[in-house]
Amino acid sequence: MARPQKYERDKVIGAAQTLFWEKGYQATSIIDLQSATALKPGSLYKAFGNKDGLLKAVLNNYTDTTLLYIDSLVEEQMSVKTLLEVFFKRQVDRACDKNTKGCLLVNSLLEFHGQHLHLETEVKKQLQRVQKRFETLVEQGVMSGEFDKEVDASEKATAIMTVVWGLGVMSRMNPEEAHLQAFCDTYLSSFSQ
Amino acid sequence: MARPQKYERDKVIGAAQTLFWEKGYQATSIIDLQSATALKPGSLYKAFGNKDGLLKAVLNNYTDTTLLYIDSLVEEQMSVKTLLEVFFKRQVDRACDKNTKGCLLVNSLLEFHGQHLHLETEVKKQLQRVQKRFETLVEQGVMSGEFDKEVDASEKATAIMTVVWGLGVMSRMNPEEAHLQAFCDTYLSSFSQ
DNA sequence: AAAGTTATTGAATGAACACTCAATAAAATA
DNA sequence: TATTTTATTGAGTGTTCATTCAATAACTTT
Repeated sequence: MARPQKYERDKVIGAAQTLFWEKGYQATSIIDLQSATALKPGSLYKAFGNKDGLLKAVLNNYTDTTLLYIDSLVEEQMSVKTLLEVFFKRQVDRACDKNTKGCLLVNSLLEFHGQHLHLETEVKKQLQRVQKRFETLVEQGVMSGEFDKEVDASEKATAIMTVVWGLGVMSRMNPEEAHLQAFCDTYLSSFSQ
Repeated sequence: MARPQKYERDKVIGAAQTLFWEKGYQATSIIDLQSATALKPGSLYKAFGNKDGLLKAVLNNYTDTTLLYIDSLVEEQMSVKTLLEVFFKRQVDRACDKNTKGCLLVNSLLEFHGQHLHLETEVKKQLQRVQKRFETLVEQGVMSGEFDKEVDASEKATAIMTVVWGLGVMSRMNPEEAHLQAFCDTYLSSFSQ
């Protein structure tokens, strides 16, 4: 009954994610997005409302990807502690990759500190989704007997996120892989006390 | 022989620091700076060259303050481990302060990721100054016998910065003070192995 | 093929921005 | 007091930006 959409929404979000991740939100102009997505401003605004709306779609997609990765580890039936080792290992690898762009959520959180309150709230929401996922994992570890009953899942989830975000910032500093790995090992070695 | 300067450079830098810290670099306009410093654009540009130059002066001043704080702890003749406990405690307090602005260096590092290469380099330089200071402290701890001879000062300095930056990001998430403190305690409890 | 509906286009808009510079003011020196 | 030197002023410049919208295109249904 009408003219059909020519673009695929997921591809547009993917292209925008690459740009926001590489350059940051403020430094990415609509013209940049227009080139990367092959959509004229009018179509972009029809699809996402405005630049903020596009970022929100990107942030949601980014978090989904992270959670899906964690789900894929859970499906391999490893212990929670092993899962954390694997997850940290990946963060270390990423942090030491010469072309790393860090974590999009952490980058965004700090870019919007103070200003852009609406976007800051959105980023926090996505970060909480990840933190909650870890909290659930630790709870399951306690229930299964892998961890002591005294282990506070909320506390541990906060600690895990602090480590991950520390790695996320460190990724911008050309760190030595062995140093970061040693740090993660040290932290995990005293995890369940 | 000429008209004297009316403003004090340090006060201008201090006012600019407050703004950059609260709003970030890109979201702070010259007009904002004009209001905060009571200097017209012409004077600002004569004094600092451009907006970048002003930020560099601010970053340098900020790092100086941090290093002076560490020096003040050193002068109290405490052990290196106690010094780290005190330093981490302050970071935790700051991270949980409702009005926290995080760490200006971390905020800036992530704001300039990818873009603004010249400024990113400048921020890294300042962060390295802090990291080097911790490396020296750990070296002294090894030499004085406080830590094992096998302790790698560079590795430990990287780890310390990762913790501090993790706290810096966490500060934007309204974290529970007890959780962050527990995290620091856990990390420090296994510091010298 | 005509009518109806929605998608795409891209030039235009107005606001905000970093930065400049000619004019002016305030001091020191002679 | 006249001259010299440097600081301050703030309107002006050219650019870039997010966003809009009237015109047009593409498809379905009748």
